[in-house]
Amino acid sequence: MPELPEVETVVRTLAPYLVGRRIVEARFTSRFVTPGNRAKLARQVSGRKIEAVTRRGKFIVMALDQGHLIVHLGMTGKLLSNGTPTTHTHGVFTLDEGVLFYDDPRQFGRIEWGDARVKKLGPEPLLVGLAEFSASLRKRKTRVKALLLNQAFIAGLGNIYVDEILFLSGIHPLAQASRLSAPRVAKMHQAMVEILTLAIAHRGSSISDYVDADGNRGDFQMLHRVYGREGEACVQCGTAIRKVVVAGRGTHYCPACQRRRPA
DNA sequence: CTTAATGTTCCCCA
DNA sequence: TTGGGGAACATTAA
Repeated sequence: MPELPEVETVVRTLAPYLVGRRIVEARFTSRFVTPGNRAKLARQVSGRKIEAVTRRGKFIVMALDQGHLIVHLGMTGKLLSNGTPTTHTHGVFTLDEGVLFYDDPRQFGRIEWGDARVKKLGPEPLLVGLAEFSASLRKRKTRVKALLLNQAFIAGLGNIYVDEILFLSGIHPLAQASRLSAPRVAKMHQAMVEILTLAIAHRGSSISDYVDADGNRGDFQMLHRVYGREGEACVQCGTAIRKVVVAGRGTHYCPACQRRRPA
């Protein structure tokens, strides 16, 4: 469900409901989503006022009057400002006005106290400059697909957007990061900004689970050029889109438009 | 019945 | 320390 554009959309739709609210009571019921002492976590957030809701990478950061609560949506997590609890509701926040549910069928998401996790993240893709981006990229010998998925290298990209960024910049997912020419790195940096900005404007991609805090789907999946299009014709050249496994993830690319060696 | 899914972490090995 | 591969986590849908 959640890469940078989806998490950004959740934060934007969530903030109006949460900022200025006080958490009256919290209940957590999953030993996966809230590992450790769930009752203690509930006590820590109870009575706290929510002062800001922001995004860092794929994390939703709630700044409280005392401390921080961070939420990662994993693969199928949802934060919903309305509705009713289901079998997949693993967190319920009762607010002084309204309620907030955390739903997550696969329970890969996490709700944690403190901001330790976000301090280990790499730079934001929409803020990092080309100079810094290319300098750090030049030091890494791994495949570019794996590197862009590495949250400590750059924070917020996931499987969909990495594939789309590499297609738009004409770079093969198996290309070695340090061996990319300066013009190709510049193109990748530009594609990263373009794709993410456009995807946020379209309120993210809804493939199966993703909805924002109001329960609405995004529509950027309509604009995917390679992700989920295995065997279909490339929009640029007509060649069949290929799918391979890289870094353990399904990886979609056009074998004609994305060559390991520049044309 | 098998496979794959928007994610991350851990373990083994080179 | 870096990097590749695979498994694990839990659930659903095709």
